[in-house]
Amino acid sequence: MSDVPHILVVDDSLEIRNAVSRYLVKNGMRVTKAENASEMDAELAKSRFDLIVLDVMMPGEDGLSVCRRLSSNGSIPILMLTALGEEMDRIVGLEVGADDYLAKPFNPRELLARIKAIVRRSARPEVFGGTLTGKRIRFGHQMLDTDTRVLVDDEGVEAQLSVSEFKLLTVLLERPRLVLTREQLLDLTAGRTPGLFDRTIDNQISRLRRSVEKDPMRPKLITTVRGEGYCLSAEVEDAS
Amino acid sequence: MSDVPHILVVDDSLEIRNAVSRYLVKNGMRVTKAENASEMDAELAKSRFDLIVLDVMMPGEDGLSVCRRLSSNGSIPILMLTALGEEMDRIVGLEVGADDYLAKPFNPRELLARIKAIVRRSARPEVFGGTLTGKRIRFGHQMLDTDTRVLVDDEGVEAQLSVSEFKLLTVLLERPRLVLTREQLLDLTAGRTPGLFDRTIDNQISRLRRSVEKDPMRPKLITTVRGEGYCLSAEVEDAS
DNA sequence: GACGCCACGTTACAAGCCGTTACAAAGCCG
DNA sequence: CGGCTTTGTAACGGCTTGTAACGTGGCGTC
Repeated sequence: MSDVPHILVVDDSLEIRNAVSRYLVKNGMRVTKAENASEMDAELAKSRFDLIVLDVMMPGEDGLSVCRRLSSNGSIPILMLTALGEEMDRIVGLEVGADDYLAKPFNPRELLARIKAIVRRSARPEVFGGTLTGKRIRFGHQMLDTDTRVLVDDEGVEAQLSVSEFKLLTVLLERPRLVLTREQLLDLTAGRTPGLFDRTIDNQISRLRRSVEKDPMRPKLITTVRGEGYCLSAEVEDAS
Repeated sequence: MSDVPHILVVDDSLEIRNAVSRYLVKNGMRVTKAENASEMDAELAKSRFDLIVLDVMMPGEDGLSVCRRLSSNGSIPILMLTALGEEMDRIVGLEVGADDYLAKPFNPRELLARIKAIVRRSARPEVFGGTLTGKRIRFGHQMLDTDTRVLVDDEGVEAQLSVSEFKLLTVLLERPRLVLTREQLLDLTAGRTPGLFDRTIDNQISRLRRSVEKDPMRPKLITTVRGEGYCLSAEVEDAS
């Protein structure tokens, strides 16, 4: 997620696509347009979006179906748009996984306000847009070069991180002060779900601490939250 | 956030409070009611909520003001409720920091759907240390570093707190001079409700006092209020 | 003032969580 | 194919934490 929200507008009506797009762009957002569900899928594959404005009535796969499909796996917020102002439609829309629902005709300012409310809410407290690639990151008393995977502390001592140590560290750096469960960490670092007695993350944390912590016996940066997970407790800043 | 969402309903009309409350409870949520802004504040101090349903028109501090106040610092989602269905009111509500807006009279099912949508969306990993994250807090004759969970007294003696000691202490530090029952403390620290003869909190207080009190036999900071609960009696200030 | 009840403090203990070490499998590079 | 590093799994031991049990002191009653 970058600094300006990136919105994907999906509607079969050219007129509405353009009107919505123009208004959002004018108010400082980045907008991409799609005419139907398959175009939308193509766009989703190409870039990252902060929110989808989705028309319910469309030729081909309709909005409800799209919504069900996306909200089941993904986590992209959806604002549904429709000509039908009926209460039942609104409710079904929300129950199907949309984050908000607006009936046409709508006031563009209300659309903007609702988009902002959702984006504000789902804005992750990440410092960086999910990618630290090519940056140099300061945290605690050291700096990480994300290109070379080299860690340099304030005294100039360097340490080379292994691939998995580096991956784990970046995942933590992207979410400072957030408690992450082992399951989340394993998912984020390796894309897999833990077995029943999986101690993989414990071990990786232990290895990472050897490189990152001044005193690995008394970890200050990567703290354990018993019964929940681990947490990077330090300021993180871009020092590129 | 525990397994069932905890909703705070703020409305000056008894009728609406009860109706909303009944419907939400029936649908598997936990509900607490407040009649006005100050009652709301009292409830907010006492337990943890996943969402606030907030009436705009209230005697005393009105909904918009409350909303501005809460959304500036906190991160509790707010759903605004109002008799005025005017577009401008909706927009102002959203722009003031509400997450959603619903006009009375409303369909309870839609209210539920919107609440679920917001709660679903804002379910995110826990920020460690609550509102005290990353700060250093002075109280009594000592200072707590919320990053490292280390307690330093005026003579420079350090003590490492365990996770549960730390959580209990931060909960108390966020509410100085307020008497909290064991039930509230257990809810705030562990997100669970006490069993019939649950002495967990007594024990944790006892352990915490060993680290915090100069003379653990005669506690001055964490005082016992017989028959009610515990209370942190000291000035608390941010010393970051 | 003595007694008993009850709330609370403390200790003891057991279960479970977590850190670490050791080892084996898998990858990497020549 | 062989040595090296990296990474997952297993095992041991220490520490944290909830539960139970016992002791103690306050408060009301007589």
